[in-house]
Amino acid sequence: MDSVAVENYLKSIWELGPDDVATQDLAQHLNVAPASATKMLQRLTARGLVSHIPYKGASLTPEGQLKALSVVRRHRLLETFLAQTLNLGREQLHDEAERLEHALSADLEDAIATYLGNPTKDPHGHPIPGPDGQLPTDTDLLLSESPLNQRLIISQVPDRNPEMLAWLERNEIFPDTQLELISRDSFDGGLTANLNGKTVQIASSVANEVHVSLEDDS
Amino acid sequence: MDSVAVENYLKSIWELGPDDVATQDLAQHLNVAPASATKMLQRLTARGLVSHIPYKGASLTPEGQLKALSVVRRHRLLETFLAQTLNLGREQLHDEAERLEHALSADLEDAIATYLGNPTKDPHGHPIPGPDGQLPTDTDLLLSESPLNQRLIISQVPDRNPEMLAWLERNEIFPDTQLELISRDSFDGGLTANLNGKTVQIASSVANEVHVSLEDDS
DNA sequence: TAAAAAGTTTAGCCTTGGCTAAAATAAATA
DNA sequence: TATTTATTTTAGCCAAGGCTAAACTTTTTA
Repeated sequence: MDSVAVENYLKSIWELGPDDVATQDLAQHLNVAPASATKMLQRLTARGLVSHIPYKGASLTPEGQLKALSVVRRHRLLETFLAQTLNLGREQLHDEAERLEHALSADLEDAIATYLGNPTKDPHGHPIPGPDGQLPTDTDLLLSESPLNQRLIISQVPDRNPEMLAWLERNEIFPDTQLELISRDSFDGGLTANLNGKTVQIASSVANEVHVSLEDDS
Repeated sequence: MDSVAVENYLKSIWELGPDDVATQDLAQHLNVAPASATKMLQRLTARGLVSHIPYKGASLTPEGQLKALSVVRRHRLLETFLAQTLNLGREQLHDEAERLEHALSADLEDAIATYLGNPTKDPHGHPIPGPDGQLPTDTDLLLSESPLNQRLIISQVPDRNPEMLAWLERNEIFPDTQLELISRDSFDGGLTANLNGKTVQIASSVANEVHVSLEDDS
């Protein structure tokens, strides 16, 4: 069994990927000193989960990726399960899943997946990897790259950044919400959108983390 | 925050108590070498959670007891929650809760307790300590010490021993099951009982872990 | 009650996963 | 291109929790 620390490193590398991840970025993401990250990258490389080229960066091996996806699967199943049974705020949901994901056995993972009807998306719209790491192919595009004057449907919102989450909540932006882009600021990429009749300004940092689809897939 | 190991030591001392716990018993219960247990007992004593008298035994301080009961509360709430939502076997229930109990935040603990309506018993009939460690007083007695020829109601069954669990399951002995003792073997304490019309032999080891009540409290 | 057995603790070692400070390398700038 | 700056790694330290082997108590038994 992998330790909590190992699982967290693998997940972080996956989240920061798919390109090579810089030691500093990884360290920051995990809230540890860069030297600690280096040491762990070496250990993970020795175990065949990561390939780390000194001074260059690190990425997951196929085996490491599988393990990372397993953590992501557990996380997203837990978020979905907790959202469906208890009703917690979106931010709390994420934090709880973050803790519990490491303590979920394969059996319980199965039981939860079955209970939920083997969902392929979590409440934020993020795809849930299958038991063998399959990621449902998604045809989404980023809001920041979407065309103007066309009906868009939110398919995915970020779940990690508390301020962003609060902002989304305040503006009632969830998966399945409809919107239409009115204009794009050519300088910084900020957007103006029409959302349920209201006009909203969307910062480019947010637009880069929101996915939308053009066709109406529920 | 206490580590998983610390929480497990405290819980084990509580489970083996309330008398002084021997180093060996504790080590065996936790599946570690006796020397490891000694070392941890010293650390816990230094932290004021345990009082350990060398060569004599160890017990929880009030503070240690509070923490132990907090773990027990989380465990039993989780068992109840999982039993109610997913439906898992009784043994699996216990194992999963054993893992998850250490990753449950105070907030999620509250949310689950509220969702369940602040239960005072888990599915095995074990009392669930309150948020401040209050244990509901129970008026049960052990099946092994119960009178013959009287209507008894099972109030609590063990949850730890897999063989015992399987035996109980096979004989359909759950909390709230009714039974009546017919005879007691004066030599080894084995019992003969009437259970839903069927006559069952109950080993004394089992009878020592099953609680019953005389009056009909639901 | 003395010797043997059982139980407990100490001593010393190991791995994991952190840290800081210093050295090495890569990137940016003058 | 030479030098400053930023990033990364190495070296050496620490605490937690394990382990085994040896020493020390306590209990049992002859």
